[in-house]
Amino acid sequence: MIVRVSREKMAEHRETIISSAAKRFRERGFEGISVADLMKEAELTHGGFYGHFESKEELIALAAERALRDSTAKWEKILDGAKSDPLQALADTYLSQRHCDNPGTGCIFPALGSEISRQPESVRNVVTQGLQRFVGLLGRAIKGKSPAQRRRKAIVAYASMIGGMLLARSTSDPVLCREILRTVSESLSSDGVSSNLTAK
Amino acid sequence: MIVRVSREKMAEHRETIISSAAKRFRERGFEGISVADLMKEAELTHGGFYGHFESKEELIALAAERALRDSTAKWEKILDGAKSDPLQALADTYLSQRHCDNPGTGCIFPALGSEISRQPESVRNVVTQGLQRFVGLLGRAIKGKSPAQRRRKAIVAYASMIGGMLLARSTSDPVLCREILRTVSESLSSDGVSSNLTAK
DNA sequence: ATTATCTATAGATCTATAGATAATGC
DNA sequence: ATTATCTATAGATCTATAGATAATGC
Repeated sequence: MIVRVSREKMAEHRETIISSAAKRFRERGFEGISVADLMKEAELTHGGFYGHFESKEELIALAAERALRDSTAKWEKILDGAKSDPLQALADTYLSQRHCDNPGTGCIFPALGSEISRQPESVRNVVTQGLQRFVGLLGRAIKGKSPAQRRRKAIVAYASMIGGMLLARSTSDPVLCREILRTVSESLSSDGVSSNLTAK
Repeated sequence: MIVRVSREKMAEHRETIISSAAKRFRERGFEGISVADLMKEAELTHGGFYGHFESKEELIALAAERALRDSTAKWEKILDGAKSDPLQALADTYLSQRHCDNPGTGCIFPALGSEISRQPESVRNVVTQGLQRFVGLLGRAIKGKSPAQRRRKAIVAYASMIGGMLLARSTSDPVLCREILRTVSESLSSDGVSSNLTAK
């Protein structure tokens, strides 16, 4: 049965497709879920996809943007809600077992970074903007003499969190996985790396 | 024309296929090159593949192992050949524009990490072993009070290098790309983060 | 009348296998 | 006789499009 819906409902469908893609892509990779299966999740049929988007590539860019915006919102809440050490609060969440086990709702870089580097510029432009927002946010929450130094600290902290999560998810050894998450998290404590690490 | 070759030659073919896969997978992803195209590169035909390997998955594990072993050899040379600061010597090479532009011969984690986390355990076991070797190597080359602390420093340093390369390759902005590579590299200087960063 | 969705399919691509062929290695 | 490689193809899957349908919105 063919059912044409209102414009409002169509806009909802579009949002559903993008949200679903943002989650599934992070879980399975850009090539890990087909247009047909994404449409099935939205309870629509395959062919209808091309009324919403020009191509799968366009959806990839939109889904990446969605994932980045959702993460930005989460970060803002965490950084603003932190009592003493916003970076440590973020690191605790970012490097949690929960985040490790749930790539579909997590940071795009450990989930899709390797594939993003091979995407066309349309996708990498969106990602670049999101990355700049993250660095800006984090830089404002970090201690440091100058804005330039806070920015440098933010870049290094973010890189270590992403690399830590990537390694934790790559290993098949749960002990090593936990060791990596904990070690990187503790290295970001404002007490300084050595004091915090030697304390444990 | 069908040409059966000697056992020695067959072993060479096998090596060629694995080496080619180790490079192409890092360049294009595990799904970015087909069995047929890999065999074409080795100047063999598609069907012959299954005389060498049971499946593409088996080749993925072997190619990952190859990539990890090649990187281990490179790291050993760099760490052993360094005059004063082995970690900085490694970071200079790892976070170079050259490495950024050539994923096919570089570290497997920024090139394939997101996909590795979705691979079956056969692949992730191989990767885990390679990762443990890297951490061991790096820990021996790093300054620190105890072996445990050297290991922690090694994990954090490696995570930041991987995350830095992943971000550098994800951005479409060459200025941001260079900023990330330089900033993470300088953070690994043994002078300490702040002194080195404020000096520039 | 317009258009959001559906049905059906074209065309490309991919992994894996079956059976044939011809050179190796006993 | 054994076997490394080749030819040919089965079977699955994927993106994208063409044309039909029926509800919206003027």
